[in-house]
Amino acid sequence: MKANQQPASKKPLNLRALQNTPGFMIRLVQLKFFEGFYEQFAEMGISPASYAILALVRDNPGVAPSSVAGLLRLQLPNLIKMLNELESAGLIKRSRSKADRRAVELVLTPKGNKLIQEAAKISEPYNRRMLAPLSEAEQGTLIEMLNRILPL
Amino acid sequence: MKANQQPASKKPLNLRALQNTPGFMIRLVQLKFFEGFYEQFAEMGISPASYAILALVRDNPGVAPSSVAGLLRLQLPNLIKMLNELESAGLIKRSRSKADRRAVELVLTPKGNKLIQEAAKISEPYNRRMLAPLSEAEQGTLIEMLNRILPL
DNA sequence: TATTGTTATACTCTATAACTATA
DNA sequence: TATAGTTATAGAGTATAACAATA
Repeated sequence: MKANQQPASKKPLNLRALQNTPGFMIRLVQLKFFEGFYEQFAEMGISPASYAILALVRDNPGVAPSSVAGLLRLQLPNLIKMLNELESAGLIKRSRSKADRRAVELVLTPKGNKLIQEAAKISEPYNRRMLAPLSEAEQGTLIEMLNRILPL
Repeated sequence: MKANQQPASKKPLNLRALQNTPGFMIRLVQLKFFEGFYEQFAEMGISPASYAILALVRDNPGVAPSSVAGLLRLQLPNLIKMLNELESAGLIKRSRSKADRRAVELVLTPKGNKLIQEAAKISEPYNRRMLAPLSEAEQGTLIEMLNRILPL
């Protein structure tokens, strides 16, 4: 250790190119959201994916696994594993459709309903924290832009 | 098959909650960017991660692996594997620092320089395609917001 | 003793193939 | 034959532990 004292970081790197690369920034922001999620929801034993599944089933009782997989961009076999866990945990229930006995209908159990309700409460401070550097109006603009980039 | 004819999709699902969940939308947009990246850069044999590494080394010749890992949010051992591949492919060169012989300095080879230059050209139509639903001004706003959410 | 880079390894996430049952 | 769901399995990506060389 001689001179060259800088607090902790080494050098002022040139990051302009990457900062102006949308895909790169989106990826880093996404990692930040995931990291923040696990911090905020640590005690609930819930992941971003399971949160999305529960919210989707809550708003669409009877929805089919294939629909959930399609919307969440998960391969069906991978979703099935998560559904098995959610069902084992007593959060969702599977039943066979009477119209088409191949089809499965997903619904929340009371326990699942309670969990997603608590999670929704926690999600408010979580989103506030993640988006703190943006004004309310800007947060709305961001959401709107994201929905335009990826129409659902 | 009786009645109930709807083109291909099954039902009009209620997606409002998820559409208004920033982390969820950011994740889906990020997946779209990755998917689009592999389409557009298919022939170059380059991944989003290796693109970022090459661009970072190009703009910061002599940068240390630990700095690259920190910025790209990769664990150092995982970055090392990628560096091994990039070096084997003749795209980057490692050399030991003379000041601190533990430290490694990364630079692009001429071949690496040529590759990132070609990739940068392809990245223009790629970004244009990904962000097509946004106006030029909106694209700038988005980038600026992302940088505020995740200051680098 | 602390730091940088590296290797080995385990774990999670994602993708593909094949099977069951119903249509 | 085609479709919805499921199982099994392989691969990619990510995280942790331990080591070598140097400070």
